[in-house]
Amino acid sequence: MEKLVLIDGHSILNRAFYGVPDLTNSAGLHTNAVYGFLNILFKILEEENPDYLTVAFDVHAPTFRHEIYKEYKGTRKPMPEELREQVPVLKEVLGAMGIKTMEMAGFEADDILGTLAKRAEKEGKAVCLVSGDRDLLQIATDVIKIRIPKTRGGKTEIEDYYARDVEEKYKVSPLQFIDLKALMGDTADNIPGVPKVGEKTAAELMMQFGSLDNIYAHIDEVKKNAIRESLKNHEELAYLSRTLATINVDSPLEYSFEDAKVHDFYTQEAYVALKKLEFKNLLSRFEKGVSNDKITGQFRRIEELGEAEAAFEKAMAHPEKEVGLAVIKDSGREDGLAGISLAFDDGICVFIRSCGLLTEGYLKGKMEALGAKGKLSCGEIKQAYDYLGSDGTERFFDVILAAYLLNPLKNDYSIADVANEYLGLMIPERAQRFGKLSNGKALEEKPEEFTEYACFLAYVSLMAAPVLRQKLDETGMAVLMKEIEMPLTYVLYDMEKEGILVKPEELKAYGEALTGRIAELEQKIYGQAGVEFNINSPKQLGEILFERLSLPGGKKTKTGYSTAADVLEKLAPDHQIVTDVLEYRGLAKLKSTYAEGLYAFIGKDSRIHSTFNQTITATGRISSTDPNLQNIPMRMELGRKIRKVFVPKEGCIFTDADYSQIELRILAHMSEDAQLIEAYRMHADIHRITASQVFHIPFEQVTDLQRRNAKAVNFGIVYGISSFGLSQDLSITRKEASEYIEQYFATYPGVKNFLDKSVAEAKEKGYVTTLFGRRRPVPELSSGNFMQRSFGERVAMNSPIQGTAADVIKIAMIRVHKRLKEEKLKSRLILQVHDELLIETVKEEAERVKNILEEEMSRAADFSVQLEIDLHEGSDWYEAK
DNA sequence: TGACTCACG
DNA sequence: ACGTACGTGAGTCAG
Repeated sequence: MEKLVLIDGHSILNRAFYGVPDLTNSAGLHTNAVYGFLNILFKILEEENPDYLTVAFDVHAPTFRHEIYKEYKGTRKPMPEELREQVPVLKEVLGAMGIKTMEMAGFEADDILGTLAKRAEKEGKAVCLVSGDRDLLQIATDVIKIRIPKTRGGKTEIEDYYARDVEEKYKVSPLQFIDLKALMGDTADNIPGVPKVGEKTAAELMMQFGSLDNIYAHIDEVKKNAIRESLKNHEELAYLSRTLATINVDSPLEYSFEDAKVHDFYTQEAYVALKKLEFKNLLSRFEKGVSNDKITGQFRRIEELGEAEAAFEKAMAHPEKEVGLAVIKDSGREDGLAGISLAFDDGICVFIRSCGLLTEGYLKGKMEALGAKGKLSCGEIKQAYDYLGSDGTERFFDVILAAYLLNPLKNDYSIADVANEYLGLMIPERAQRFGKLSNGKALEEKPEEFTEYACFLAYVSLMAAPVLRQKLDETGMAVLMKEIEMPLTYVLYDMEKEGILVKPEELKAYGEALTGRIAELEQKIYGQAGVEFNINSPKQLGEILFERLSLPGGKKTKTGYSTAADVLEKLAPDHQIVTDVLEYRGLAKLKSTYAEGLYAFIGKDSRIHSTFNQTITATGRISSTDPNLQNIPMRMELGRKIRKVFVPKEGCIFTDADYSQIELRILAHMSEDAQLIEAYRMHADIHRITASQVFHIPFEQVTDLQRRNAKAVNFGIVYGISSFGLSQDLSITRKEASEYIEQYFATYPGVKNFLDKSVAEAKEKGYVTTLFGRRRPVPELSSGNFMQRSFGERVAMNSPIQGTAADVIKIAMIRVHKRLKEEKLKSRLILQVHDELLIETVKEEAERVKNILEEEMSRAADFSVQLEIDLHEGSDWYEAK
């Protein structure tokens, strides 16, 4: 028997929307409902294996049944914006999968579904109808099965109803189900029903009378007075409800089962659509259907000297022609290199394997020659500099970096993504092909496939470069790319290679010094709690504090009690155990994250080589990982002491330079606020000046409290001020915070104007920009959700400032790096901490280094206020800061 | 793997 | 009425 699967589009989408937690892709599009829908769809397809498939939608234009209802009581609740925007997305995906969809003006999805189900039944087909609405139960028969998915605790369970199941559960036949609904109503489906008649009464009435008509034919036999009167008074409403509840199974639809025939859904188009939505785990279903029709290249593996020579010669023959490059590393090998891929503009791509005569040394030599004069395009080019030798960034292009600039909100960037987004090519992700295999193992086990993969990397790097350049041009980021981001790749590479020297023994001793006190506190806490427990577990700690010891403070998080520092600090004065927990926490953090954590990263050269990431942050800052050297303790004295183990090498000192309030100065420049600019021209304590101007008191009479408040307001402004945030920070009421903000804006009207303009611009264009053209999309601003929208507003206020500061220090880094090199100094830039640069300075070069830092940092940008630098020297990082 | 906490600018 | 400050990364717990 052939089988038709029918799906109630809106109702399943709706279920999915409320059942799946909020999801958005990196472009800010909400995707949770589409995701949930597809999961249900795939589950159904697997279980049913249908011959025909159709998804029905309501048309947005009012339908017949809506019209009737409107007369009764207003219109339906509008769909939330986050759901509405997903409807066309779903239709697009279904279209891409070649799935038949139907919608007809004047008919609800129910009517389409009912009609098609009955037609199929007549033709001798089995029907499976999927809906979130119990409404559809009325058309269940022996061959029409209604399936109702329910999401319980993340799992999707499906209830199945043939006619007999409806009878069993509701004690009425499917047709009687209509009358049942007419009596009891259905708020979800906007069926009013008869007042006072609920589920129970309706069922009793149907048991006794069998139909609505029969109830009214024998109305006096209804026993309960109240119910009888209500039925009498609302006869019209009862029949209206029946009309509303009745599904039209004989709609004049043009429909041919042939169009709905099931074929292969796993099309290239669908793959691209799902990729765009970033449904990574759904994509695996499509991988086997991957085809690379559009790829025009020829991919080959080279393992012989002669061929390799020819390939490199070809690359060098016309240095002005761009070459795609991929360096394939292999940590499993002693030389660390699996091979190198090159892609040429004639479409020929080669993977030159590191083997035999083609040693790592040989390849490196060839690559250095290529790097010295070739025009290269590559993904994550920083990782290739070990092989390219000198700094050729003015000739190089990094496609991953370009993709980041074009959309800095993504969590990760891959060549496969670039191929998809900018070339329309489908390339399986590396993990899809080789799982967790190392490059070396993958090459051994699947040489052909690995060759193809390796060539792809170079091929895509080459082909995508012009497309990305064009996009950068269009978005005004070409200069940013060329003048800042590309040159920075080499600066960061050098910084990573240099690393920073630490004293392993002292770091170890630091950690050990903490151990005693930690154990002491541990015992003390157990003693006060009266029981041993894991203090590191917020769950256990919360239960001990708020239940066992019944401290005030109650619930906060979704998993239990909040034990965050700001909560505990309020309790600390009255409860010794809380004080001890806070101290314990602080010490435990220092020991595990810093003492032990950093120790594990010390290399054979006694130096720590962190990685500086250039494609992580939404604002343009760089980030540091493995380990993170941008969050070494500073604010608390005990933690700050860790900085003593970071030292310059023999014959060197540290020179540390940081921008003084760079973000506030950028705010002054960007807002052109005369008063704020004037404040900076006074070269005095800016927070004190702010306090004096905002609170209208002479500079000398500003109290410490007033200064502290002004400082908090200054921070708040940069973060995208909100009265709530400020009140939290200062432990004052929202009202007081609002007053501060109001006074601030009255003092600096230009700032207010600037922030408003930023938000307005973001709303209009969908993104904000820095002074150097860097963009940050702000998709949250179009959200219907108040919280999200407010967040978008703060982002729109903060990003131009934070992003411009990031641009400025990047420029400074490039220039400092360049001067050290040009002036043949041996001192090296080794760290950047957002507004701070650290240089390992050869003692004899100390004065020159100070000058270079001072000059290049303060001249990195020409603003209407001075960029001031604080300079320090020292024999360790603690001293130099 | 996600939630929580906490270190930095 | 909604429930937050902006931007990161790492360690730990618990499911």
